[in-house]
Amino acid sequence: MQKAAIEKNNEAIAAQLAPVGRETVQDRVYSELRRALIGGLFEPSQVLTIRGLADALVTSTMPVREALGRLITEKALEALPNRSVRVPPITLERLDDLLRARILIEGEAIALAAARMGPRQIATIETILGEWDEMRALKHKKDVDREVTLNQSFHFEIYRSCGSAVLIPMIESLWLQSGPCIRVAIYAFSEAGEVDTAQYHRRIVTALATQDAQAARESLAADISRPFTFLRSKLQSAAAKDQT
Amino acid sequence: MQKAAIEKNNEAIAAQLAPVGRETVQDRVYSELRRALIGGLFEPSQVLTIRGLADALVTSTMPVREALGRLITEKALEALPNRSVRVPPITLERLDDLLRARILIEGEAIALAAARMGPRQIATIETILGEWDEMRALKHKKDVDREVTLNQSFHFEIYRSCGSAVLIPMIESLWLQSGPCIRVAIYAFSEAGEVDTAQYHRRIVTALATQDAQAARESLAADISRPFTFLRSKLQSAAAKDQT
DNA sequence: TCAAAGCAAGTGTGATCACAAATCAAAATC
DNA sequence: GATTTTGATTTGTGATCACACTTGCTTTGA
Repeated sequence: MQKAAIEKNNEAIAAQLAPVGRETVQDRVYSELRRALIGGLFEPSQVLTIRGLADALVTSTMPVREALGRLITEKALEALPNRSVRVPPITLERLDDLLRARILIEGEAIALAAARMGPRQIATIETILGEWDEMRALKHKKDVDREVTLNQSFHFEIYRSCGSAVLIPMIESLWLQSGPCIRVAIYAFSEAGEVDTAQYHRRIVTALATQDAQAARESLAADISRPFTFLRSKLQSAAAKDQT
Repeated sequence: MQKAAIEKNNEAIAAQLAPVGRETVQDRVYSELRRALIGGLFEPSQVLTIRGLADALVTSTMPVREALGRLITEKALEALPNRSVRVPPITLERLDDLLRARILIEGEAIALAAARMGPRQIATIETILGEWDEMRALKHKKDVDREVTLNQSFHFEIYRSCGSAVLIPMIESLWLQSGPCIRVAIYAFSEAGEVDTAQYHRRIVTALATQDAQAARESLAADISRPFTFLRSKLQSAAAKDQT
């Protein structure tokens, strides 16, 4: 009986080979749309069509329509009574609503994470902080895409440590919903001068390193609030101008 | 120019007619599956097939597959690597995770609602309480379906008053996720004797009537926790029995 | 007798088509 | 000239088909 020998050989092969993975087209479309949404590539109130997206992504309508359906249930997109879908418009109420929910849930997540993050995890987010500084030092021109990506990595690296399989998808949904708004704010930030995001992030890191859950929660709330309050005042002044 | 006259006539007609609505088949399938899930009609770990559900619901596979996709993104269902979908199994960690999230989010919702509910809304939930008592008085046999429905109405009538378009879908998602677990607990409750749910609900109502947000939050937490802690101890003893 | 190979039924995924509703622009009507 | 009507195009929805993968059973070989 060569069974043991064959088994061993198979194991040796398995060690060499990487699992190939079988991502469906639908999954790729979904991920791509998510990325675009969180990155703020779509504008609020913009209407999306199935065939249009299918053409842009070079697939058929089938994977796109299912991906859109999923994004609608996450409230990342909005189904109009006409049955067309658009990215939800920004309103003052929605802004406040989103901010409150984010502080509540992401605050809870970071408080949980504070007790669970080891030196390994702390080191990881410090690396991300380093990359941020590097980016700022090297380039004068603003690389908004990279800023968005690094910011996302920083936050989710923390949230992943909270150990809750329930909270994380909710946070993703919240980012999906606030993505289109936030982009507007980041652009405005970059123009309005160097309000240092890194400073806020550093405060979060020191809170986490000392396992101070309350401080982590508060500094996170401050970090999240910035773009929201900024956008809020901007919207208010725009509304005031409309009235005149 | 009869324009104004015609307009007025149309308005008169519109006042008579109820909007007919154009619910798609997909929406109906989705609602039906939601109802089944929240009501706990599916068992944890049960595998669902597209064609099977399509036959049961008497439609084609198309609306079903899209509805399943949506439920998967809400974590109400789970996609296995085999690409089959099942209702998520119950584990101790998941139970604790769900309970914590529900107390956090539904607690926030009821705290907001406490400040916003008027006599009109209070009367509505008291009506639901009345129906509960009625049900209990008339029938000795347990009508679990009706219990589930009334419990749901009671809670969501409150949550609707919180005024947050962001929190409510999250709560719905949480109910979807805990539905299959809760059903097990309710059955066990009904057998284990008359632990009066109404008593917990009444405490919530008095807290809301006096606009006491903190008391509302706490009594809600107590109400939600019951089936969870019950199920938890049941699972633990089952696990202990397995080990022997 | 038992494990491996082979086969058949079942299942999810993606493409395409048919149809109804919505949208927009040109034409007709007052 | 403004409004309504009409018609063409676009769009979402549902059904059906083709294909690939999985699964479970039967058959084959040692």
